[in-house]
Amino acid sequence: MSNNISITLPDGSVLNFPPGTSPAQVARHISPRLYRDALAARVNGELVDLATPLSSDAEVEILTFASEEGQRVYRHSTSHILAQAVKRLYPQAKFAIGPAIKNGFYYDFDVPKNFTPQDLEEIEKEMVKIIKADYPFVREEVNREEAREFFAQRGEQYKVELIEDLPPDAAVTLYRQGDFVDLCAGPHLSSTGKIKAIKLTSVAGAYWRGDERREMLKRIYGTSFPRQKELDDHLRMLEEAAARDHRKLGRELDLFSIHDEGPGFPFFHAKGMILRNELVNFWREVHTKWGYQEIKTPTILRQDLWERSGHWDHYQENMYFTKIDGENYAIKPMNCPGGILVYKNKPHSYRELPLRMAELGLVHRHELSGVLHGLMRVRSFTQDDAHIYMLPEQIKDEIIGVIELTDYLYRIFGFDYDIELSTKPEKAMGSEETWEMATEALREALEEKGLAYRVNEGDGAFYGPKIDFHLRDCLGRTWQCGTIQLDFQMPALFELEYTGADGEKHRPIMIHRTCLGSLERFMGILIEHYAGAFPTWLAPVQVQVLPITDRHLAYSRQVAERLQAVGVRVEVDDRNEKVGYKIREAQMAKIPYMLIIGDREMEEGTVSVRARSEGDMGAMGISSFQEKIQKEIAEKAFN
RNA sequence: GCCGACGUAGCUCAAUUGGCAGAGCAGCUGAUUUGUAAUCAGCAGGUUACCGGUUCGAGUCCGGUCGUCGGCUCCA
Repeated sequence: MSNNISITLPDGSVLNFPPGTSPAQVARHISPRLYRDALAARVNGELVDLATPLSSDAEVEILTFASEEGQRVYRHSTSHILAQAVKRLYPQAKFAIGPAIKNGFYYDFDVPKNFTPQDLEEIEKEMVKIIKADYPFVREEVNREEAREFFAQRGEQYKVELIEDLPPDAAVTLYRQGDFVDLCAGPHLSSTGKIKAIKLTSVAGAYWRGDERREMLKRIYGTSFPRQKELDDHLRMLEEAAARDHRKLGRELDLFSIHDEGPGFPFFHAKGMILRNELVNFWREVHTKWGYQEIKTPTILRQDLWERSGHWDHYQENMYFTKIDGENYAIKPMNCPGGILVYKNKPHSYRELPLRMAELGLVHRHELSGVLHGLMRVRSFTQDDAHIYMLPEQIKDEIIGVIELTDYLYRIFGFDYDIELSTKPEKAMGSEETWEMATEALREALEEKGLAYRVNEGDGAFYGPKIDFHLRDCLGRTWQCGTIQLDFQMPALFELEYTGADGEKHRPIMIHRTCLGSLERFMGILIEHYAGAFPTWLAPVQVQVLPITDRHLAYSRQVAERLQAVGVRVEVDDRNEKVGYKIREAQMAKIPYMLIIGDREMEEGTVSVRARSEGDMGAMGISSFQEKIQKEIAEKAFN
């Protein structure tokens, strides 16, 4: 059959169909199950509706909810259903945009009222009606002017603006479901009935096009899944995340607090400081091993330093200023200018390079009041900063060193991570060749380590390209922590030099890097990652000794002293309470080990061990327990 | 900063149309001497975030300030 078209599937197999066949029919041919699960298709790399007729040979991939694109189409169609429901209930509403986002979708409306949770329930009910009605999504390609006219007549000024901003050659398409029409590039599901489980999750204000000078719109967030169970699992995951909220756990576990007297300036309590100090000790140990020196630079420095570094021009609105003896000073928002003064304090030889100077630097940044969030977004925090001064030929090896160090640090906490490489932005300083060289060095380092990475074109800093580490916690959420930035700007601005083998002065290249990012934020991430149940090496209290009656108190104290003598953080619960009560409290404080001491233990010189995670482990000799816990701490074991 | 919701004891939350500010947990005191997730009883705990207004009367209604929470392009 010579007039048939060849359809190449992702596995490389080729099927022949008559022209005009749709991806839906292809799916039906492959399997009834795929046909049922199919949401949209990718034809020659482009996402299309399942009903799109195929006129010539093509590579076709059927998309289901298993793929990210499939999920996006599914959620995007759900957002149209949301819009239709809102249109029915609030006919005066004007429509902005309604995209799919990670884990869901939103739609922005211009309505005079505020949506309440009750309104969301009503809207959800209306959405269910629309789903039950199973309206087909109908695609319609229209003339640009017609489309403009169509939306202008209905007073949909946002849609008109969107059409006007479309590139001149772009096709304008409408999607219709029942009596509802929306401007949309698609693709969409075949009909509203494909949506099975929906939930509107929240409502918030959002500016039209994210521009605070434009109209404030009402945004409704929601999500949808092909099965009720998947929706339930997702909602359960959100609940789990809420239960792990570091702000809640920080209060319950007495780790830190934030007061009205200092919004964005966290207070660390005794237990929080233990966690923090353990982190710092570990960090120091690792950095010493990796050949870093540690320095400390002042918090307040003269304003002219910041004028020279470019912060005055580029970062002023985020900085705090003060006056000393009539002179202008600034509170540091970054550590680099101070660190550079240390480098400049004496001449350097090429033999000293690479010079790795680390600093746990306390920086202050004026963040907008509305973005403050527990320890995650604060106004003062400690960066685990380092600046590496080096020769051009050392770039790659130094980058590899930082990558290895960061990997080592993250693995200890059980974090997996993704890497992004950001390249030259539009507004950048420095020559094309330097950028080329620097970006290549970063790329080569990643390739040599065999690491997968995503490229973010044009997302680098204005002074150099960078590698970012996004770590992934146990709930699958990602956090940008580590970053490696190549900087040619500061060495030039501050006229940094070293003497080369040729006896001439040369300019070093600088790396600016952090691994944990901010100690405060990293602690917040750890609290949520472990749900407050820290591995023993980090736990503020590692062992709680629980005497059953006060006749066991003396022996309990002996046990505690013995453990304390070898550096174990131990407390004795000497309160006059039943052992069940003491266990409950220790368990809720998420203490890794409880040692229960009664007559039997006293007689036999043992302790009864109850582990936070495993429960009753029976009696063991004091020495065996001591060995066990010391080993666990030394190995920084998970438990 | 902007939009919205919220702010009652250390914590979690009550308090009818505006009508005497309450409970549980935590705390303190006493009794109880307890074996693997809460022993009993008593006591104390408040300028209802702050400032102003309306009212015979304000936790509640109005205005302002401060703070908290959610959100503020992941672009039809």
